[in-house]
Amino acid sequence: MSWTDERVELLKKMWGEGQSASQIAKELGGVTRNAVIGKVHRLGLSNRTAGAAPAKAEPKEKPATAPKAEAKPKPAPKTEPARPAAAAPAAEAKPATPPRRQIIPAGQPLPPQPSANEISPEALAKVNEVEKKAKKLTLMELTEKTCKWPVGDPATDDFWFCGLPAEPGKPYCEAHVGVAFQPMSARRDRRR
DNA sequence: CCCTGATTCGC
DNA sequence: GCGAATCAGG
Repeated sequence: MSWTDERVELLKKMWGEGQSASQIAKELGGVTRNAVIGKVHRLGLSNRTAGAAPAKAEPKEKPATAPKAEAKPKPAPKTEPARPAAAAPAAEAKPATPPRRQIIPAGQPLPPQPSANEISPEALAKVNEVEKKAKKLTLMELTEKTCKWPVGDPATDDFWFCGLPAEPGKPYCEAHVGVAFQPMSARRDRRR
């Protein structure tokens, strides 16, 4: 396989979306994550703007010659489309007051979802942060290595699974592990 | 051990 | 330019 325009384009897109090199490699096919990383470097887009460690904004001076009209500063933090297959139907974001909510469908085998109590506030905040970056996978897209934390109401169409890289050996990503597995000591402390 | 990106260097 | 091997970190 070689780096055709389309493949490079997809690479740029996914990298910009914060996808990991291995994920990109898997998507592209025929390349390893090393190849992806190598290409990323050669393209000169090694650091993506993750929501951390901005440190210094490097003003890239263009060599005063022909300034190619290129407008691509930052992909605005819009809700990523990215997954054509999974979630799309119920277009609009959040219905102010969904018809009926708060009702528990029928399934009891749903994971914890500790309703905003007993959990350390910081862990909660972390989860809220993370859920913005969630990959919003469908049930079938989950693997042993993706976070299986459910988000939203299963009775609604805006229901998905976190899908971020799960902690090895655990069913959830780091953030969700934080709220899923509480040290009993911490619980007791808070309860007391 | 699982994963991540970064770098090196022979091809 | 390419990417496997390696390195460094979580």
